[in-house]
Amino acid sequence: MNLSRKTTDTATDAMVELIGESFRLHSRLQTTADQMAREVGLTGTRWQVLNAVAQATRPATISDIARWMGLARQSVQQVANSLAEDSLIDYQPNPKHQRASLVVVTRKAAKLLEQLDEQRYTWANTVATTLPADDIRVASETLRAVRKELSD
Amino acid sequence: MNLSRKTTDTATDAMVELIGESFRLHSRLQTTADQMAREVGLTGTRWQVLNAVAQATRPATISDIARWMGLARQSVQQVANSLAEDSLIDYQPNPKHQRASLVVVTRKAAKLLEQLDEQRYTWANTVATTLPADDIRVASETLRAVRKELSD
DNA sequence: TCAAATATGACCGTATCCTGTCAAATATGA
DNA sequence: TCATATTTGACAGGATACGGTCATATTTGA
Repeated sequence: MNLSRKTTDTATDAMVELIGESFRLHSRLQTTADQMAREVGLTGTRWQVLNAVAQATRPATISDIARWMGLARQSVQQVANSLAEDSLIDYQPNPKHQRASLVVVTRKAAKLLEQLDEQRYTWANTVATTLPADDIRVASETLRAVRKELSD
Repeated sequence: MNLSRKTTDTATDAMVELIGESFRLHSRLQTTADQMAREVGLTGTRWQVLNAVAQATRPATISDIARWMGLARQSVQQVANSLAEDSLIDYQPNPKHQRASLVVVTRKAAKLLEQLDEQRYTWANTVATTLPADDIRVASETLRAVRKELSD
């Protein structure tokens, strides 16, 4: 059942359509990520947070991670505290701030991320082969540009 | 561990990047939608469900709406029941199914949607002017294509 | 035709996410 | 320097969103 009959005559219409598509895709992605993460005893969100911590170019605080992920500070805080209880991340003293500790992934978490990273690439590769590489890049850049407009 | 993986297939790398960008954008969009919706006494999610019901080309069931939104059936069901309690949607008998009622928005909800639609269009127009219309369309189509890959 | 598979709504529990609030730590600027 | 503003972590409450399970309705296919 196709519930939509929208046409995108203008850039504005196209943007409204893009927003809707972004919401719909996100739901599917979250479900897919949850399924992958479950295989190693994680959830999609915990994987995302761990990944963000691991990918940080320098030791980051919870607030840094939250800003990068686009989530509220307290959302990440709660997940991070839970991850710390499971020894998946460690809090290290921050010479610049007494309360805002620096976060790093443990070796235990690093192993899980390695497995998940492999699965993620395999999955991404499968999807990528069905689409023009340039379109994927344009989409990525466009989403980034829209996000920047909201980051104030 | 395959260290060269990240440079073997650029389309795959772009796809991984797109996934990450999709997650980050979604968080921002949800927050923005929440703020808009709050002005008329709604939440972002309730707005989305109402909008989906209102935009349906023909009377739809909860399951139809859920599939269209990309959400789990039960997620939409819960929100819809809540909306019904607030007289924002009505359940109508479905001649084709005794349990799967058809959903329609009430006039009360239609008025709220009118206001929100205006704000959404204004917002989308502002963002759209900073980007090439073709890029927006490519992005939208690409997200849709990725979503289709996950809908099986 | 009719048994099996699928679809649906209700109910329950878990995991997110967000906002709001408070106290402590840090940054800012007059 | 010092009052003010901002940042941060802890805590609490509300709104989603999901999976599991059960009973009922519908569809499918042998």
